[in-house]
Amino acid sequence: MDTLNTTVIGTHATLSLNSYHRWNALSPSLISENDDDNNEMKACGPMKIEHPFENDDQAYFSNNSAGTTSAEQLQRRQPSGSTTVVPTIPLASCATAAASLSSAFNKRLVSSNRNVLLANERQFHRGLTDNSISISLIKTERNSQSGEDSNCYSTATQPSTTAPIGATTAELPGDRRDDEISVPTSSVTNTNDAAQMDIYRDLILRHLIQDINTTCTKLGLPTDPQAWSAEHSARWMSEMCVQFQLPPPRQLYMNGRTLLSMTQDDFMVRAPEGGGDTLHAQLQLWKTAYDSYSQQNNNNNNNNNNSINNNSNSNNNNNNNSGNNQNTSQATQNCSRSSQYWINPSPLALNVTEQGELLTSAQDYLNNFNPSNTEAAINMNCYPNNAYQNVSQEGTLLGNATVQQQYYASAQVAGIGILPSPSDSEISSNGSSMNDVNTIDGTVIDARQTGTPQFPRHSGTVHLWHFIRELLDHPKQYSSCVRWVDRQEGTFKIESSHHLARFWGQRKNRAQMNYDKLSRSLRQYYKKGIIQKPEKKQRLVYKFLPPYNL
DNA sequence: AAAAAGGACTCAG
DNA sequence: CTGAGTCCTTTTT
Repeated sequence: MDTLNTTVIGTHATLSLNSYHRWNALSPSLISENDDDNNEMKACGPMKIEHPFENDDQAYFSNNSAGTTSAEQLQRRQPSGSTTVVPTIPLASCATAAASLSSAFNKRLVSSNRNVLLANERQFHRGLTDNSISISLIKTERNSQSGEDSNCYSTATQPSTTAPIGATTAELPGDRRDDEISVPTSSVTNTNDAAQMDIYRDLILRHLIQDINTTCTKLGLPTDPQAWSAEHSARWMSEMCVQFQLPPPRQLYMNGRTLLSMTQDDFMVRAPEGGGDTLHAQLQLWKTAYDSYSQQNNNNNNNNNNSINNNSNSNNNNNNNSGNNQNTSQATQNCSRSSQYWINPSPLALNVTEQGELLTSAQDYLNNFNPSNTEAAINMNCYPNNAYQNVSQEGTLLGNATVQQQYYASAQVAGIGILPSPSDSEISSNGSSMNDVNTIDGTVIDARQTGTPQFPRHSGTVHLWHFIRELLDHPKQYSSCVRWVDRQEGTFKIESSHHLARFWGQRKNRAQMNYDKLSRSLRQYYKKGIIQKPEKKQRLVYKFLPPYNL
């Protein structure tokens, strides 16, 4: 229960998650089972816009027996002597350290919290960046003993060479669970190691944010700790104590504002039973999350018009958008921006927003975290204007065509459009250009008709596999182009090779792109272990290998 | 015919 | 150097 295990064993890295770990679980698109390759234009059913937290929370934290893995079980499954049993890590420290790690990378944490966060940063950062050691992160199990290793992050300083190559898979045939991710690393270079570390970091961060979001939703707390009443604080405190096996503090029954004004020492003094430091760190993390969110929200409000103006600068034919979509755009921006990051297995492949910012920090996760249900959304003042409700309604109440137009337009407004809009030169040189590109779901979305703003192309390096992942994770728009066959397995089918190639060509500004060339690039991924053909070879079906299928 | 596979080369970042 | 993009031939579906 509630374990997050990342164990690098020899040349295989195994990330064991306690339960169902579909971080960005998207409902399968309503698609035909028809394998006809010529069904390029078939319509897909109505899709619900999902956000990364939705559906995942319960699945992730449910007591799913099939997915529950205790440290003991994990140890049992591992070949003896192949790994070191590692101490457990309380989530409080995990969260803090992960946030700190991200801060170290991005320098984006507010300075007021650094003194709190840095306490564990060095250990964790060292663990993640030192390729010579194995990393084991185990979030404290609720029933495990607590205390001695409280509030510490630990890494198993076991040289990876002590484990026999391939030990895990060799000794555990058929025992690999769905929630394990084995990453063959025998051919991994240092560069790839770094990339994989980023992937693991992402996974950890996703887990952390999900946990915070779940707790917030469960307790019905305002996101702003400043707004907590004593009752709220007590509820939160109680939850933290349960979560981290802390003795309930008796002298901390006070409102959020007061709690926030207290130092770590104050906490420790008022919680002589122990755990004051953990509670303090958690509260600071909570506050940091809210502050960041508020700050971003303000920025969004301030920048919304600016971005529209900027967009119109890039293409003055399309500056008439957004009057009606502004609220929706903002809502979708929250959703989509979060989702945008969510689907990135590695920050290395992150898209660049129109501001050129990379969403790489815990702050960004937190900034974008969404309540997992509408009721919570109303409760949580992190969603002003009931933005989340708007998002929900888009997918469930509005007409499909409208939804798609709004979503497409708002995603573009948010600067996170998967596809770049055509440049003027392309429009002039290619009459059909984007006008029919956006018809794949049976809904014509003419940029000029809908006022979809034109955006500059993504400036960063875009990898094909990542691009495809983006399309896959936006089935609402692209399921007629490429769709998941088996989300868990990572298999996907290119429904329209022609359209996919065109999309890719647009993204890369390669007018001559075709499926032959695209598929050549896909095949290059075989030897890199990113994509392969599934065991049962089918035309136009490929498979993301772990962890790229996450 | 389209897709798949892969060699060889070029190119941009 | 890497990750495509391009062109090509051969094989498979």
